[in-house]
Amino acid sequence: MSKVVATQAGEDDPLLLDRQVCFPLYAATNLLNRLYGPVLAKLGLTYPQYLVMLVLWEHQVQSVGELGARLYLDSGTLTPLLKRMEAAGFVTRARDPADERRVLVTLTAEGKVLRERALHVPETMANGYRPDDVDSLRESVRQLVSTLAQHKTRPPATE
Amino acid sequence: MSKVVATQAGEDDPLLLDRQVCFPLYAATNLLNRLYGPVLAKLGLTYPQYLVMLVLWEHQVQSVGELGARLYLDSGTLTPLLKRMEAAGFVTRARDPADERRVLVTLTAEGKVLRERALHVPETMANGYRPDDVDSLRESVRQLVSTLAQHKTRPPATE
DNA sequence: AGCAATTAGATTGCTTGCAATTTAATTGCT
DNA sequence: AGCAATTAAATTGCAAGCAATCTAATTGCT
Repeated sequence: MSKVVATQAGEDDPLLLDRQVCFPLYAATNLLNRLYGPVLAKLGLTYPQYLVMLVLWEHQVQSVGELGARLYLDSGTLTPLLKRMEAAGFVTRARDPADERRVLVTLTAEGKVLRERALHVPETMANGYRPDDVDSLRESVRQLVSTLAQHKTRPPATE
Repeated sequence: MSKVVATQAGEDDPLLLDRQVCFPLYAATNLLNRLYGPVLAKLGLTYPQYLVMLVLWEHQVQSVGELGARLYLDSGTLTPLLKRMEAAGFVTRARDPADERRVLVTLTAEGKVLRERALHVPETMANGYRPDDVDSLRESVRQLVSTLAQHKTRPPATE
């Protein structure tokens, strides 16, 4: 009764960690979070908060739903996150008078000014890499996402 | 005093969301988590717990530190996660008699048996894609990680 | 042997992230 | 108009993830 299981030890075993496509993605994302963390902390932001700022710097007023569609996050994630950003003074939250179901998130003056101090972030982050590698990264990610997007059972999100 | 900020609106703006390398990675990882969630929930696992099981199915006894080195996670993440897996009956945790600082995580019989039921997971997940796309994904991720790994200021982890 | 430095995990406190549910506003249909 | 269905956020409950700190065991050095 010693070898009850232990099947599939060969390298065709689908359950080998090194055969997983998703694990490197998972690990890389955790790594990126750790790398961004200290840089963004100086601005008073976390990584997802930084993403929200990127969206708002493009369009200063956005509903929670629009932010979520852009970032693939739902209100369960965004609501508390936005409350923290409001407490930090970067945005305001207010019901849309034209449709009271919606909540409009608006950049504050402080939030707009923060953009100046954030301008160096992409370069700072890229500085760990050679310029060619950044292009290579960009291309790999583009391919990756383009392939992932073809999944037969898409998630809710925008679609 | 109306246009205090609003510089860099062009497409050379480094702060455009669509120019970010890391955002698609972040979004893709969240997506993968949502896709794996329901499949793994039937086994009583979450995605990071599944990763721990993959490692343990390869080596049935591992210290917390070894697991962390393999998965790039620290004890702050692993300790509570492993306690939940212990409560679920998949592993046991015990101090290493040879070095009482270490905690050895060991597969239980139930944890070994679970492997059978997990064998279909990789295929199930890949089923949303055409076989060629999976190869393409694998190659993109390989490139991605290989480039990321060249960052000048590596994180702690194994190294 | 004795003690400082190191190492391995655990703990604390905080922020995501998501499923499921709830609440309130709006639409649509009759 | 009246009411069911839909929609947008908020809320609840739980599991990660990580920095910082703490504790206990081991190493290393004299």
